[in-house]
Amino acid sequence: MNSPIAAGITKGLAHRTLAAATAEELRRRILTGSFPAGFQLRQDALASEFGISRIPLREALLQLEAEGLIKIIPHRGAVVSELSIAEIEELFDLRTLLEPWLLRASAPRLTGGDFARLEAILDEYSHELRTNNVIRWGELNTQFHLMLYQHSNRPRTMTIVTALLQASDRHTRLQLTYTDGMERAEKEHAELVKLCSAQQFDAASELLESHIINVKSSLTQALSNLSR
Amino acid sequence: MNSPIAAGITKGLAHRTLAAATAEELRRRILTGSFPAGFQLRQDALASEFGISRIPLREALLQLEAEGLIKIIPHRGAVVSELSIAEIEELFDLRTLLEPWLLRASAPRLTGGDFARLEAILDEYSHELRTNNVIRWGELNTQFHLMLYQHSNRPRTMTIVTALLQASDRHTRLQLTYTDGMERAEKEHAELVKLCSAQQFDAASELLESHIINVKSSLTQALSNLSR
DNA sequence: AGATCGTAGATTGTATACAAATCTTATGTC
DNA sequence: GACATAAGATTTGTATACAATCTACGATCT
Repeated sequence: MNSPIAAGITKGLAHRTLAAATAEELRRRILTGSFPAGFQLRQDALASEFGISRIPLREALLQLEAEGLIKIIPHRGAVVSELSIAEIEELFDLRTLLEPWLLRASAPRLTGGDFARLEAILDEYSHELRTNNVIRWGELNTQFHLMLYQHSNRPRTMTIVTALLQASDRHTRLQLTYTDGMERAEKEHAELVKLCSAQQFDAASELLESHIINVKSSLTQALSNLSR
Repeated sequence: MNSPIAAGITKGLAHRTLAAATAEELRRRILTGSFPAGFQLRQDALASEFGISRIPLREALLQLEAEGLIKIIPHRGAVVSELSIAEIEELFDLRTLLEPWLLRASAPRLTGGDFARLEAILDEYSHELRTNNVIRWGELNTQFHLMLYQHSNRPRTMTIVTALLQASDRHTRLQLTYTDGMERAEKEHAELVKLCSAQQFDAASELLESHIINVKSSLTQALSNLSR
């Protein structure tokens, strides 16, 4: 079988090890919801689907566990993380603490090229908003936030926030389907870029803080509606 | 060879997989400085020392990389992380942001038994201060901080902070050897417990914040002295 | 001499094979 | 019928073996 993973490696462009390529593919499937929360990841099934052995697959699983996307229980396998409402709230609380701090450090160093790329993301975002492509929206949201922080010079925090964004993405998507959060986020994102380019960094990081809080509160509202 | 790892497993008490036990032992060696920063971790050498194959060893390495204790470069192996001064400062900045938040959530739920255990740690701490057992001091410091936060109900943040404490431990040790930071920390720790048991939670988390800032500043001072 | 290339040895990455643990299902007992 | 138990099947964990990559060092060329 000529799997996408093996093919990607064979072409030799992007990936350096099978384990890394496999982690990437598994991550994609989890983030897009192709592997939903609670899904059991069987080593043998996945390895043979990808045309690889279980060794690199296991290493990919370990990587995903470190990112918090799956949970591995010894001798019992890996499942896609299911987060309680409290855990989802924790994700957003952490983001509220960390992201404004990153923005404050990074925003003064954003270049003209950065702003162009940010605007491009916002444009595509608006377009996907009309086509209701929620999955693509999540990717763009993560990219947008990370791009804002790219010059923060805080690698460890960036790693943490990247994981937080990925973990919250699946759940944010849910919120957006049921509320007006998407339009609101669109406005806030645009305003955020404007403030940064106007060098109003304190105002920008305050807006960012309330932006994350807003997303959180409309998400928790949507969640409690669902459980009712 | 009858390695401690294999023996530990054979006794069957603590560990569920060889990979987990190996990670624990490697972590211990890094934290105690037995494997110093920059040390190359050769898979074959370590595996045969532990009497295991390279498979569980590799999985242990992945775990340590996720914790930030080592860095793995594909096809080139793993080395114990060397942190720049900026990266060390980042560790403390993150702790300054996260730990007071955890304390604020956890402190109101500390029980009498918790306070007894905290006091016990402080006592042993004072004892080790006299014997100059810096390694044990680091363990106690990490335990002390984590015990304060144990009821925060924020598992993800706890994971992050645990990693931060472990990563900063090695470097804190350095500071303590050259400054009066150890006595100062002792006083601040005692005061912290007192404030918590007196239910002065806001004051406690403010003290914690300045405590971490204090450790950071005397550490950066020690580091700049060394480089001169 | 310095640079480039190539080869041998060392080291990491992955496949295959086997061992240990868990889950399933059938059976028996009360 | 409910529960306990044990054998078989499934799944994960680890050892061994082989493949791919990197490193070091020396030969060759300009």
